[in-house]
Amino acid sequence: MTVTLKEVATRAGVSRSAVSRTFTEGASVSAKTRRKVELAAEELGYQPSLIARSLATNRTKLIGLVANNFRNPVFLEVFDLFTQGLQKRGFRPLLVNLSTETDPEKSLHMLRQYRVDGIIIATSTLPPSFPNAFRKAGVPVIHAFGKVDAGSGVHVVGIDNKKCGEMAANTLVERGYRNIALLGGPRSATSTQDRLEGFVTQLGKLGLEPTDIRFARNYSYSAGREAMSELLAEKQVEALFCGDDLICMGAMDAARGKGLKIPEDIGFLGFNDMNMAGWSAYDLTTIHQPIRDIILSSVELVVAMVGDPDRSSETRLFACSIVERSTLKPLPKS
Amino acid sequence: MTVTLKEVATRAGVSRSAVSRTFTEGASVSAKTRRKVELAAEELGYQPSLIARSLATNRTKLIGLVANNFRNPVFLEVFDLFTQGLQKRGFRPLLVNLSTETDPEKSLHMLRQYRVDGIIIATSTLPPSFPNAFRKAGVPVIHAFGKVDAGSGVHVVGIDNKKCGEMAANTLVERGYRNIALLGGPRSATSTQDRLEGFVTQLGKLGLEPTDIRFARNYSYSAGREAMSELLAEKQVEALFCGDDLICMGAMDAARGKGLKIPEDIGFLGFNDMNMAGWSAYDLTTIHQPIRDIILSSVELVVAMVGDPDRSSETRLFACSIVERSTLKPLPKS
DNA sequence: TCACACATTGCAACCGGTTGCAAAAAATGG
DNA sequence: CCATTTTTTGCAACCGGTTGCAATGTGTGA
Repeated sequence: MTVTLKEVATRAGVSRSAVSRTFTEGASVSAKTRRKVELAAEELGYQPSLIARSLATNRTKLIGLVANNFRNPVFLEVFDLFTQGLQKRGFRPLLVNLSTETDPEKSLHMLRQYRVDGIIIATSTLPPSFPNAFRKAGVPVIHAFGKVDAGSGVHVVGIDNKKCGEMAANTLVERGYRNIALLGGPRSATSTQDRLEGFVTQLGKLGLEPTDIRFARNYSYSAGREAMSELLAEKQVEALFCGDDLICMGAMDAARGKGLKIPEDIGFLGFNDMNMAGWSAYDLTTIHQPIRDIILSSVELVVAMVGDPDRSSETRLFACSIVERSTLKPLPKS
Repeated sequence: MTVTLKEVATRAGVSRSAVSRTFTEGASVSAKTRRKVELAAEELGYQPSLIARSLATNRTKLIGLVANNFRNPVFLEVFDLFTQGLQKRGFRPLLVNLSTETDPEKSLHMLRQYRVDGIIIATSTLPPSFPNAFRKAGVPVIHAFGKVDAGSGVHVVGIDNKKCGEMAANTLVERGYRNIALLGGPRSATSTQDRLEGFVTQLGKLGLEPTDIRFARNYSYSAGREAMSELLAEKQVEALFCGDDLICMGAMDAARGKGLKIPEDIGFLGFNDMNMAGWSAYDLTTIHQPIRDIILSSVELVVAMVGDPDRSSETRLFACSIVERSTLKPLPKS
C-alpha cells in the first residue's frame, strides 16, 4: 500500500542508504543521486515514515501537551501559540486532556509509551509531583504557569504570583478602597495560593485585612457568579480582586443583579486580561498575564532541552501589568 | 536507557514473543508465564514502545485533529470533547493548527508521515479539496462542521446550515420583524454560504428581502463590532441574524454604543449558543448548534472507520434549535 | 601520470516490537 | 495408558527506516 524506501531505491537504481540520506538533513549525497532519488520519490509519491525513523533514531519529534482546563478561554491562546510554535520548529503536539482523568499516572505511561521527546504541562492546578514524575523518567519537562519549585529539575515558565497579589493589593488601596475582598480561583491551584499570600501580606503591610476571602469552584463565569452571590448575601465590600477574568465577569453580573453600580458602588480587578475583558459590556480593569511570552518561551525551552537534555534547570518569570479600564475608581489626584 | 522486550524476556526467563503476547490484547499466554512476565516488567519498569509496535502493526492509534480557528470559544468545547473521546477509546489526538499555514498540503504530508490512523477536520472554512486530498491518500477522514458533499468518500458530521438559515428567517419574521439584516461569518466559510442561502430563500418565500447582507472578517467580537458599526452608519435595521455568537455580541455592543436598546430598538439572533450567550450582560437569543453531538459522533465514526476502512461514506446531520433569551421580541400572542 | 585526500556509496547490523508457523506441552477422551 | 485435540511456546522473518564502516569513486597537486 504505502511506498517504502526500498521501492524508491530500486526505482532510482541506488541503495536504500542513498535514499535515506537524501531525506536526512546534512547527510552526504551527491547532487546526481539526490536528483535521481527525488525523481523516483516524486513519481512514487513516497513519504518517509516518521514512525520507522523514530524507532531508528530514538527521536519522535513529539511533544506531549498536558492540560486540565479545556474550558477557560485563555487556553484558546495557549493552544494556538503552542501548536504554532511547535509546528514551526518541526515538532508536533500530542494533546493530553487531564480534565476527567482520575489517575494522572496513566497519562504519564501513555506519554512514555509514545516516547515523546518532551512535555509541556500547562496548568497551575496540578501538584508538583506530577511534573516531577516525568522528570524522574528522564523526559524533558516544562511546567508552564507552574509554581517556582527549586531543585526538582523541572523547568518553570510563568509569572510571580505572589508579586501579582501584592500588585493587586497596592492597586486597590491606592485608589482609596479599604473594604476589600478576594475571590480566587480554585483553592488547590498553586497560582491561587501564591496570589492569596502576596495579596494578604501586602494588605497587612498597608495596615489592612481582607474583608472576605473565598474561592470559586473552578475558572468559570458561573462559578464566579455563584461565589459572588454568596459573598454579597453575607458581607458588604467596596472592591474585589478576582483570580480570573471569567470569574470576575460572573461576579460583576451578580453584583449588577443586586443593583450595584460599577465602579461607583463596587470595584472589580480581574486577572489574565483575556480578550473578553475588553468587551464594552464589562470593560474590566485587570492584571495582564503575558500568556504569549510564557508560551513562546516554553516552546523554545522544550525544544532546546530536547537538543541538550542535561541543560540545567531554569525558571523564567515574566512581568504582569495592570490594564486600566473602567471597573475601578481612578487614582485620586495627588 | 529504556527497558526493552528483550530484557524483560531474559529476566522472566521466557522468549521475546511471550513478553510481546502478554502485552497484546487477546493473545495466547498461559497464566503462569503472564505472571512471570508481569513481575519482570514491573521490576524493570518496562513500558512497551508504541513506536515499535506501530511499525510492526502498521497502526499508530494516532488521530490527526485539524483545525484552523483556535480563537473561537466554541473550540474549547470541541477540543475538550475530541481529546476526551479519543482518549477514552485508546486513541491520541495529534493536533494540527492550520491558522497560519499557507499551504495545507504540507500538513497533509506531515500527517501522512506520522501514519495517523485517521483524521478529523473540524472547520467549515476549508475547501472540500482539503479533506478530499486525505481521502485520496486512503486515510479515513471525518469532516466535522463540513458541507454535505456527495460522492467524495469523506464522512461529514454536522448540521444542515441551509435549514438553520431558514429557521432564522422564520423566527425573525414570526416576531414581526420585517427590516432584517444578515451579518455572517467569513464569506468563504461553507457554513456561511449555506446559511445565507437558506435565509434569503426563506425570506423570499415570506415575501421579504434582507435589508443588508455583510460578512465579518472572522469569528471574533471585534470583527462583529466593526461590521455592525459600518452597517449602522449606512442603514437602519430592526433585527439582525448573526453567523456566530461572538460576532453577535460585538454587534450588540456596537448597537448599544449608538444608544440603541435591545430588543426594543433592534433585535439580535445569534448562532452556536456558546456559553457566553447566557451571560446576563448579553443574554442572547440564539440558535443552538449541537457541538457535543457532532464531536462525539465524529469520534465514534473515525474510530469505527479505523476498524473498517471500507465502511461506506456517511453523512450525519444533527438538529439545531432556538434558545430563547432576551434579545428578540417575544412571539406575538396569536 | 600517480599518490593522496576527501566525498560518496553500499553492506549489514540495528532500532523494539509483532506474528505465522511448527514444535512442545497440556488437556481431553476412550 | 495412549492417541488426539487444543493450547502454549519459541524461532525467525519482518515492519521501514538509520548509520558505522569499509570500499569505491572523484578531485587535487606534484
